[in-house]
Amino acid sequence: MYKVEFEDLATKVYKTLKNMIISGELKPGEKLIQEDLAERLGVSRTPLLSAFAKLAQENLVETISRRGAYVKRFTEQELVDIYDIRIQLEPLGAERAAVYITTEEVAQLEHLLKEYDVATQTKDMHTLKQIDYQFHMSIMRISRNRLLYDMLSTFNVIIISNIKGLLKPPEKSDSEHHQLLDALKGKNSFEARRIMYEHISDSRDNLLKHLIPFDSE
Amino acid sequence: MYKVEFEDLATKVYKTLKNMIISGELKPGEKLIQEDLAERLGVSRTPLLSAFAKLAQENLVETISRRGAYVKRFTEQELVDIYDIRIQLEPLGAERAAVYITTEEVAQLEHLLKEYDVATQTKDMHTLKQIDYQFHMSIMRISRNRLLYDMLSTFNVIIISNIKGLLKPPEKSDSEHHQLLDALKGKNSFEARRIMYEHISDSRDNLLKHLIPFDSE
DNA sequence: CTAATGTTTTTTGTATACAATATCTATTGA
DNA sequence: TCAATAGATATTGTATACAAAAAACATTAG
Repeated sequence: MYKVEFEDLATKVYKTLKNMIISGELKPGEKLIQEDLAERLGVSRTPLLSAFAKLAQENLVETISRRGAYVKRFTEQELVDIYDIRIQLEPLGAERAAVYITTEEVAQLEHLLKEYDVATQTKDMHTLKQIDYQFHMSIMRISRNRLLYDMLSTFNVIIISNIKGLLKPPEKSDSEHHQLLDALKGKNSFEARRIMYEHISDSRDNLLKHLIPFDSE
Repeated sequence: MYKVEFEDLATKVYKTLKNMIISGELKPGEKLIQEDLAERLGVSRTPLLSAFAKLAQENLVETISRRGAYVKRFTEQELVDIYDIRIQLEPLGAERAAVYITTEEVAQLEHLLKEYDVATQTKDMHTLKQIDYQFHMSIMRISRNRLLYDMLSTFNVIIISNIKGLLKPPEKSDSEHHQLLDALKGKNSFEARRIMYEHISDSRDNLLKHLIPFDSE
C-alpha cells in the first residue's frame, strides 16, 4: 500500500540543521539567530522554534532562555564520557547486527567501505568522517534497536562536530572496519562485538592522550 | 554569586508533562489535544508545541503530523530493547557513582531506601515505582555523566509508564538496593557494577517471561 | 441497513504581531 | 581615557489569527 508521507516544516528544519552540524557548516559554539535562519531556510520562526526544541533536547544545541541558541560545544571530559557510553553500546549494536544482517545490508556496508578505502588514499578527512558516521549508523540500524540507533546518532554527531581531525590513522580504521564487516558477514556476533569494542576503545584512549593538545588545531 | 534563573514556559510545560507521564496521570496511547492542554496549563499553544517537540525527541511522546500527539506506547519488544541498553549502561553508572559518591549523597540514597522499605511493607505499588525511579536516577546523577543521566531518565520513564505492576517482588528489589548502597558506600566500583548488572538482568528476564500475559493487567 | 457523500466542527501547522529583554552604540561625567 | 548611563536596535518568548486538513456528524442512495 502506497502511503503519502507528509513531513511538517519543523521536522524538515530539524533535519536540515542536524545535517548542517554533521557536515560542519554549523560549528560548536556558533549562535543560531532565529530570524536569520528562518529567512535563510524560507520559513517563519514557528517551525524553527520546534526544530530548536528538538535539537536542544537531543543535546546538539543549547538554548539559553532569552539569550539564544548555540550549537553545543562539548568539553573534553564530556567527549570522554560519550566514549564511555559508546564503548558500552556500539558492541551491543554490532553483536545484534551480526544476527540480523541481510545480504543487501552487507552490500551497502561494502559499498561504504569502498568509499572509505578511496578517502583513506586521498586523505580526505571530511569524507572519512562522513563515511565513518554512515558506516557506524548503518550497523546500528541493522541492529534493529531503534533507541540504540537514535542515541548513537546523537553521539556520533557530537563527536564529528566537536573533534577536529581523526582519533586514529584512517588506514587503521579502514582495516578495523573491514574486519568488522567480515565478522558481520560471517554472522559472528562474538567477534563483531569484540572488534567494535577494540575499535572504539582505541579511539577513546587516543582522545585521552590528546586531551591537552587536541584543542590546538 | 546569586543568579536569577529564568525558565521559559516551554521548559515548564515540558517538565510538567513529563511528570504527568511519570506519575501515570498521562497514560501510553493517550491523545494530547493541544487546545485542551494549553487551556488546562494556562498557556497558549506556542510553548506547548515546543514542549511536545522536546517530548517527541525524547521518545516519550509520538507526534503524527496533522493528526496529533500521543503519549508513546511501547511494544514489549521495544521494552526488552530498552532493557538491553539499560543492562549496558546502568552498571557503568553504578561503577562511576562508587567513585564519586559523597557522604551527603549516601545520606540521600539512605533516605530514599527508608521510604522504599516502608512502601515495600505497605505494598504501595505506585510509590515503589516512583522511589525506584528516584533511586536509580540519583545513582546516575552521582555518576557525573550528564548524558548517561539524561538517557536513563528517558528509559526509566518509559518503563514506569508502560509496564504496569512490578517486574520482581519489591522485597527482592529492596534487598538489592541495599546491597548496592553498601557497595557505593564502600566505594567498591566492581561490586556496585556487578550488583546493578544482576539487578537489571533479573528484571529483563522477568519481562521476557511475562511477554505474553503481562498485557493482561 | 449499510455505504457513500456532503457538511460542520475540531484540530493542527504556520505566519504574524506585540511585548519584554538583551545587546550594541552613543553620550556624558570623572 | 575609562566607566557609567542613556538610547537605539536586535532578538527572544508568547499570544493570536488564519488556512488547511482531519474527524465527526448528518444526509442520501442503493
